[in-house]
Amino acid sequence: MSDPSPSSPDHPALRISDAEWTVMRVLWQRQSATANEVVADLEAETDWNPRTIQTLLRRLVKKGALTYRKQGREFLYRPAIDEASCQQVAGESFLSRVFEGRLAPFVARFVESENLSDEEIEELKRILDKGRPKKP
Amino acid sequence: MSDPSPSSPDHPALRISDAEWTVMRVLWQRQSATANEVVADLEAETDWNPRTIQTLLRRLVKKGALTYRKQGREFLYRPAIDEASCQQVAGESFLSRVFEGRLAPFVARFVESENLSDEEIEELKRILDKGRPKKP
DNA sequence: CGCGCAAAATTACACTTGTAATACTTCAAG
DNA sequence: CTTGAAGTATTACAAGTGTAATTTTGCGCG
Repeated sequence: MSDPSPSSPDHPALRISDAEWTVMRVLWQRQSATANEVVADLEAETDWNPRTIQTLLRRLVKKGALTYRKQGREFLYRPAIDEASCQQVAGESFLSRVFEGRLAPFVARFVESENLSDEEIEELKRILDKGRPKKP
Repeated sequence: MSDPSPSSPDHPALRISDAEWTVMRVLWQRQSATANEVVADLEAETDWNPRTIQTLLRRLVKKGALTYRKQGREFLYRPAIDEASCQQVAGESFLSRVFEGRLAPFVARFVESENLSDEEIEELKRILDKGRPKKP
């Protein structure tokens, strides 16, 4: 019992770039989408040429982050990897790059800079308590 | 009074790469260092060739992240940018890429994955309280 | 049933990054 | 002075990224 995920075929650390994250977020939100649907969603958020988005979709397929199947004349794309674990990996990587791997200094930096509303602080405290539901 | 830093000459969003962060962390820790000192510090942590580190130092100078002055036959490097603000910028960029800009879901992800010790949770709660010392 | 258009595949291209090797310069010792 | 070691500067080079343009293909319409 050492291998954590027995049947994971091929994501050897799967590096997702900035622009690719933007695309993946759409796919995770919609579960599945055609290229045109992705383009439509991103029109609000970016000023990318549809060609650019196509390129990103194909790169993500090649990396194994997306799968697709034909649907009529176009493709229906679908995430092949789990959002939560990608977030986890990206988070650890970020923290180790910038904060020597520790979460607390990162949060401290945000509290200091007053970028957190009272509401968010409350939310965070609730989150922390939920993680460890002992000691009344 | 709209321009935030009146006399900042030239860091238009200053992008620091992964490897470069590793070097910057040494410089921030030591305040100033020669190339050889950086190499020495990183010998433990990485297996980079000294040439690689030299390259990174020069790139960082070019980007405006470091300054240097001659000291005898070698250079003494020194950070030209503030660690806290770099962390802030990198943090916001990370959150917006991966968590739609919100801190709470990020922390939640870590709490869920049980990557936080009880001790760290306590630390975080203390940090949160310090940020907002009102309402008893 | 052939064709045009929409979608996909191929190709482009410059910049960044990781990772150095090679060439040049200069201080300092003999 | 001359020369060599230790630094610095220049050059290298492939992979990854942002950002598309061009070319090919295949479905649906007339």
